[in-house]
Amino acid sequence: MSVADPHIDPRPLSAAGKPLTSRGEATRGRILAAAEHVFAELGYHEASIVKITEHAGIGLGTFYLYFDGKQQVFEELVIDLNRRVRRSMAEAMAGATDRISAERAGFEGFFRFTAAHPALYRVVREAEFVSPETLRLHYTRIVEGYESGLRAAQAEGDVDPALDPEVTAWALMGAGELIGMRYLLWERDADGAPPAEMPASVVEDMARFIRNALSPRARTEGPA
Amino acid sequence: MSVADPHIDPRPLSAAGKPLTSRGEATRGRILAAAEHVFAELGYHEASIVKITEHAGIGLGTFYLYFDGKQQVFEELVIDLNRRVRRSMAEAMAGATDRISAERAGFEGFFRFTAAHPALYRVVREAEFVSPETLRLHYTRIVEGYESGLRAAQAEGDVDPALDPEVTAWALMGAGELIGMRYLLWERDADGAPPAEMPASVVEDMARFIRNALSPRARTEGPA
DNA sequence: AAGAGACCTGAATCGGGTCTCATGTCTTGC
DNA sequence: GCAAGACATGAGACCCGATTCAGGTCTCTT
Repeated sequence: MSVADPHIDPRPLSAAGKPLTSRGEATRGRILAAAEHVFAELGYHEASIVKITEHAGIGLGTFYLYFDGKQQVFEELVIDLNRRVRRSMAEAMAGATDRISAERAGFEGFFRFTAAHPALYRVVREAEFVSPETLRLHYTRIVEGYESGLRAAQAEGDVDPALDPEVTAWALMGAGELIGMRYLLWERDADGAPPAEMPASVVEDMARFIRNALSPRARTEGPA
Repeated sequence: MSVADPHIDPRPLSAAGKPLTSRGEATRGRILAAAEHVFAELGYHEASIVKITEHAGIGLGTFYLYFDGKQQVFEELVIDLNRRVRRSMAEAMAGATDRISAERAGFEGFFRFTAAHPALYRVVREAEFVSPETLRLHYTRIVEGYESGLRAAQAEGDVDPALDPEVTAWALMGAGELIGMRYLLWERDADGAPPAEMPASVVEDMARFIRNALSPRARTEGPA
């Protein structure tokens, strides 16, 4: 066995695939951007490493210097998208005065992201079948923020104290997802282009629905 | 070119693949049942025709006498599951007296189906990525029933007339889906077994949420 | 200017999938 | 009891994708 081959290390980057130089950093970024594009266009299973590397303008083998395989890039992508969705929601909520309108603003932030990147949000949902743990992480992170907002709102009397914050948070998130799917991902104009934003009437209807669901019930019949 | 080969027709069943005899009928059923099993266990892309035919105990070629390919069986399966989910919901709603409790019962029917066949409901959701049109059909059919129920309830004054029935129906369905996912598909006991049914407390919380969302608002301030 | 890493490459290997088709077997009508 | 369809079969043609690897190239540092 040879003691000191000139080509010992097929993967000179750090073992985890992290680049050590800015040149490597750039290549890694190109792969990730190409993966985003290809997964969004084709879905996980139609996408292939070849297509990703071609789109990135690099050699096939280069991919494996930075990632273990298709699944790993996909997961990294979903985690990144999760960050971006939550940022969009947080930004939208920033200006809200009371709690109920903060919830409403959160939905608008979510819808804004989905409208801006319809295909990307589909990538996130596909994680249910590609990497369930990652999807769990995605939803759980969003719900956490939601839930603590609801608790705080209950403490201030803005939200019905009888509602369980966790169940309510999941229910609201599900409502937002299907509304986004129905009115943003499915709706196409004559040219097949997706709408630029959620129709105002739908936003209003959703706001009404949320307000109904969350507001403390006006006492409908007196104690006697 | 020969005029009358003894083996002209490689597909003697009717062109659409419908069997003409009860023997063929039975085989077709075996394939469908096997497909249900395999798709539920492995998901669409891990599933293969070979695995399906093996599970059905038939030859590989036989599959193609009845179906055009993997996608077609999958779609047929989703449509069948849609029927079964709606039947479960309809049965649960049958006994309800007023409209609001009918909505609640519908959810219970949905949860019952999901709890009884967790993997199957995942198959339905995977249709989003395998056959979007079929998923659309699935959701649309469920929403239609929902929506007309809401309209009727509004006419009777049981549901807030300011709510848009369509948007509300989609929102409610989305809420049900995520609650089902969170508390039925994700929850596992120590042995990794899924819960046999939705926890009563979650059902109660959901019922409260729905009642809040739908009930006509008690007038909070008078008209003047 | 030369050596040492870091980085890049794509032909080749390997595995697994779909679908066809030439050749059966079963069942029914007569 | 024997055609004539209906039905069944699985080897093989064909395709495509993931991953490896032996051999480059690029860019610093001294």
